[in-house]
Amino acid sequence: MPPDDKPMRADALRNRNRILQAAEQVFSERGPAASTEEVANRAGVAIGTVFRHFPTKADLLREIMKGLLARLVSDVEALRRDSPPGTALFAFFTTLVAQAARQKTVLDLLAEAGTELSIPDAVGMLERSVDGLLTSAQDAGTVRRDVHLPEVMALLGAVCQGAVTGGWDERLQVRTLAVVFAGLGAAA
Amino acid sequence: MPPDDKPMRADALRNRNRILQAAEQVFSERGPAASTEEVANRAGVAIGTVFRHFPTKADLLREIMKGLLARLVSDVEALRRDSPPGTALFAFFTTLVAQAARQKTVLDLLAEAGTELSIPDAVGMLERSVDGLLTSAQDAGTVRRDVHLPEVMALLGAVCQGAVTGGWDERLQVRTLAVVFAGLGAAA
DNA sequence: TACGATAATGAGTGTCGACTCAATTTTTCA
DNA sequence: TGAAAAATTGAGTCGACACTCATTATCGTA
Repeated sequence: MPPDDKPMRADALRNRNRILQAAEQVFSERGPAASTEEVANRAGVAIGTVFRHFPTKADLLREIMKGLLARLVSDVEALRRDSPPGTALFAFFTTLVAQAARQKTVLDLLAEAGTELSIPDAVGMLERSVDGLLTSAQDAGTVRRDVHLPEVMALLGAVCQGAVTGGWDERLQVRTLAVVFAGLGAAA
Repeated sequence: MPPDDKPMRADALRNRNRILQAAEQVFSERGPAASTEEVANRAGVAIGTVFRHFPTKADLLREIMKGLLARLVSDVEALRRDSPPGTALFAFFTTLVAQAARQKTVLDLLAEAGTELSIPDAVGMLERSVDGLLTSAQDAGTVRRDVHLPEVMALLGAVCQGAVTGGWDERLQVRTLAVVFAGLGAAA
């Protein structure tokens, strides 16, 4: 991702990818408190190698967040293409919550992203995408006009976070989202 | 709180209360990751004393949670007496979120309480109280009949959590809650 | 292929935080 | 008041984890 001045050596690039992949798994399963050593083991690499590529644990986390955000943005785009505009926003909520319940990482992405790690542009992109979803839904008459982006993002983050830490099962996810959708919706 | 077999020595009781008070402050400000030593300092007590009263950090946390839960339950009772039944639930949501935004402890109470620490009876009490609020609101026609306790608790937890980790300002709290209330409400 | 540059290795360092315990102080009560 | 019981003290243990660095291995190229 960092557009280096000099090209990377082949083994370095290979290890970098292995580390990123391992880290995504480990942090998804164990949360961001998982140790760097566990990441190194899973990647089949010495711990020093991890720190050569990512001088700080926070750097590693940040890189993963960027990847996740990018994927989410492309999810949004896909949804916009394939779903009627009125329902794309709801679909996005639903899939994101389900994903968060599986991948703990998503949680920290939405919750801490803005505060602790700083990936302003990546987060900004996601916000713009969701805003697009929101205004299409409003144009389609599916969502109230007096709802704004900040509370939509807030609800998104809150519900994901709640689903993860509260261990909601699918039934509860659906019911809770139903309330939220009713709150957003223009229909009675 | 623990109905001991033998009465406690005067100094022991005094210190126990100091510790509890200090811990509540410290954990509210710094979150539950704050060190036991900081609690001891704030209480003006050696660290060994903290561990004599609460053999484990989790025990200390649990005791504080119990106190918080008890206070919340009595808040609910007060609200039930002083507010029209249709609005008491909404009022509870509003005050709890505002409190959570100030006291980080509330967060962990609602989020982790069920999972990591185990205070089943205390949590159960709060649930029963909120359930009372919910059914009165439904009887008053303010809340939909097809909304059930689990999603109400889930939303409560999620919104508090979101407000804390996302650092919502009051404006955002109000707007987000407005969406939730609209979702719960029987009125269009 | 040989050599300089780049990367990998993993034992070691420093720090922090939960928890212990032998020595000391404070209460309590006969 | 005085001694036994109960409580406090705080330096110390233990383990976990982020991060370092001298040594060794690998890569790219002339």
